[in-house]
Amino acid sequence: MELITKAPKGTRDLLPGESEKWTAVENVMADEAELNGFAEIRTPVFEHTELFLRSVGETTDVVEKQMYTFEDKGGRSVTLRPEGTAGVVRAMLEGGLFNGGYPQKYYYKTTCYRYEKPQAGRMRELHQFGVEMFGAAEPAADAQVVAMAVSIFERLGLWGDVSLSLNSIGCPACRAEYHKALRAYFSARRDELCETCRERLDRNPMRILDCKSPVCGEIAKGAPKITDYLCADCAAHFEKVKSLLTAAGIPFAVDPGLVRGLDYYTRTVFEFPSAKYGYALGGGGRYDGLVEEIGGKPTPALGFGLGFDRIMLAMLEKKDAFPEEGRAEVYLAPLGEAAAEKAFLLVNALHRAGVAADTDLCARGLKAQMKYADKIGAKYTVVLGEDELAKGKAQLKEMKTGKTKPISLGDDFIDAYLTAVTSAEDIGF
RNA sequence: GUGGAUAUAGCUUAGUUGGUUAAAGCGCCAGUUUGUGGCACUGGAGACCGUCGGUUCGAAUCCGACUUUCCACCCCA
Repeated sequence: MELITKAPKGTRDLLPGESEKWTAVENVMADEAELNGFAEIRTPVFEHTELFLRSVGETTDVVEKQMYTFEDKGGRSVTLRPEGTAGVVRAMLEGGLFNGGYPQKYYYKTTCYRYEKPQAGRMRELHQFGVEMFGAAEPAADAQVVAMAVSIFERLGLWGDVSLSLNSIGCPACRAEYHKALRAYFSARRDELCETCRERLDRNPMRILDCKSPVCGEIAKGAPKITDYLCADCAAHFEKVKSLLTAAGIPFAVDPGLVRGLDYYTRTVFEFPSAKYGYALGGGGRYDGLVEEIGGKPTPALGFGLGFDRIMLAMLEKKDAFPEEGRAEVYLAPLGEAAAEKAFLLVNALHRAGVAADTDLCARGLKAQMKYADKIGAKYTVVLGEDELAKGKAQLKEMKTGKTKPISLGDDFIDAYLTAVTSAEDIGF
């Protein structure tokens, strides 16, 4: 088989067999979000480029080299969203949703686009589940958002494969002080640092803290810690977040080196790293300055994003994570044209009654039909041949046990069927 | 963006120093049972060996480019 083209690099199809599993996981996330009072929001896949420049930050890697930016036919510069938060903030402001009272809570499942070099768990089209909360400045909001993410991991059976890392990167005021101290410390030993870290020194000195080079790591051990530079308000906020999480029985590790790649974060930041996979399955934090940056009134806000592709990689490894479900409850196996027509009508009636039913569409023999019924996981089968049509009666067979029970094919078929399957023991199954 | 691997039926793979019709298991279709699935047996369909080009009498096999996937960085979800 020769195709004219393939799925573009870093993208993939979700085929039947896998798509149901994605939906199942999405439903857990959406359910947990709704449990916490979050409502679904959907925003465009592309936005004005300016939005991401202002929100994500012009010096970040995401903006500098990973955005799918192009000019549309009207000469506007637009960009496929590289992350979910900016569009939601824009929509919240544009729609005047803040007039609905605070806090505003939204969740979404979307695709994001980044021009990356693909690897396992790293796609150019990446699927993300995210939540955003606006108008809540209290530490309890941080704790609730973190707890919600933890709860999702628990419900998916992944808590244990991932853990919670927590940090506070302070407000712009205390972070400026910290950067100054950090630069002073690393500049003194600049020549010992690796090449990338020397660049980091200018761009974002906090990144040196989690450099994997042994030399830099050793130097970083003695570096000043952000938590020592937090202003009184930020420090108190962080303490309260930690104590709430502890009270809720959620284990976490404070990681002073935890830095996020997007510029808009303030105060609480967190990630869900996985030692097993070597990357984080999700992360988020507070971004109290972003709403104002985009043109709204100063509004405290926070959220997180979960990497769907990565979560699914982990889920697909787990046995029994997705129970097998049949694609049909009952299969009608007609023999011959007259029977096929009858089967079509009965299946149609079953569908109208809300029963997942299927029948032959390939003019196959009985044996092949029974195999098919087995393959699609049908719980019951009914063979429709000349005898059955003539008598107006057939045998309803329970596949698991092989037992059968007579069933009428007349106008009362639906009633007879429903009675038979809802009281299986009464009819002798 | 840097460095390194990879590519053979739908899937997982074999293919020895280049040599006729590229092999197996699973899956798919059919038969063994004129009308009852799972098991077993038999048969069948299915691959221009990632693409293009080069070396050669001859290339799945050697060389080059491109593409894909994967790994380590960078970065991130």
